[in-house]
Amino acid sequence: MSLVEASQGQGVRMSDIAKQAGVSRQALYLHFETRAELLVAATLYFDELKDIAGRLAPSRAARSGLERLDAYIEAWGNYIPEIYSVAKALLAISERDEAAASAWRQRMQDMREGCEAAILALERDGALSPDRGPEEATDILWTMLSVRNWEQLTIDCGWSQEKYVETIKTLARKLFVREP
Amino acid sequence: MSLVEASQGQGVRMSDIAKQAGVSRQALYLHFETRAELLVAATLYFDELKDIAGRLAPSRAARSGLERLDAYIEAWGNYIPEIYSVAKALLAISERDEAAASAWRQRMQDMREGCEAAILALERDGALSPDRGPEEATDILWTMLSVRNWEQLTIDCGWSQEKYVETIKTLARKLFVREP
DNA sequence: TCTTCAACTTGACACTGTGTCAATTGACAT
DNA sequence: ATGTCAATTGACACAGTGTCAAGTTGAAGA
Repeated sequence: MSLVEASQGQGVRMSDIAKQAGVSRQALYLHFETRAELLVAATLYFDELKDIAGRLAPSRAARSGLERLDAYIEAWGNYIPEIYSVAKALLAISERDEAAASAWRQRMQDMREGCEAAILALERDGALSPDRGPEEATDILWTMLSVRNWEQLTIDCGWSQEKYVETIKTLARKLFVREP
Repeated sequence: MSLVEASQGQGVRMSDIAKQAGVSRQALYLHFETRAELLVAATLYFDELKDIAGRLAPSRAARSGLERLDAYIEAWGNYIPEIYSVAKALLAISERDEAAASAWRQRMQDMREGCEAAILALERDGALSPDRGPEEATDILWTMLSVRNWEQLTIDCGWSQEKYVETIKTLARKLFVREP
């Protein structure tokens, strides 16, 4: 059975997913122990499907720290809307399910490494703002790029995806890049 | 019956709250139609108990825009941990309950007005950074001050409450206050 | 063609948590 | 005493997750 689940929406019950996949609800349990595990598998599957690794390549290939920062924000920022519905379901279930919570934490930790790499690249260039150390800067960049912030800015504030990405880039540059 | 609920923790079931309050589970339904309504009432009660209005007074009384920005961040930033557990429960239930979601939205809208007032005060002083208009600046400040961001920085990143408040103040100054 | 095996199906059920209902108790005011 | 109001107990409906047993289907191999 292929992992077909354009879950969409909020009422993602097991029976919804089953219907979506053209399969009985019980059949899902033949493949996934719990709902949480299914959701986790779905995000991993999405990563592969949407080629997150490939998208982050330009960031890793960047020559300057500034370029790397921009490329990372662009890649991750544009990735968020694609995983949003699954991410949201996973986030919601994380409130109660420790397995889901830890899967999400792991994912966010991976993302954080990208933030850290960008900040360290800036530092190597001598371009990191002297206001704060690399760890603190990483914490802030990581927080700025959270799915929740994307949600608030695009959905609650009505920003377009382009505006979101461009603004975060500008903010990050202002906060982390040393003044000329 | 007084609204005694130091809810704490995540598994906030009706029976937990009832036990906490020394009352039968069913009795809660004599006072609140639904769990969502109870949670909403709890946040309103907390606002009163913790005197949110009084805490925001220094911000409103500030003479300069900069002072107002700082005072607002300090007041709200230090308020978050006090409402956090109830806020989190309300946020969690908002995923499914529209009434709770709209109560939370309303609350955040109120908070946003404080952000807006601070930004407009800066603008009146001619101290608002020319990088962006007041509305966009408000969106950003509002997002920076979200409960989710507080959660991520203090809980996930391990920042102390003081570090959180001071850092947000610094970031806000850097982003919104015109360079000298 | 017949057998076997795995994936899937149906239908039933246990469990948890929310919300409802009816009948009862106990205190307090008139 | 009586009415009233808050709270209590116990039962139940409902939704959603997860489990289980028994039966169906279809493809691959002998």
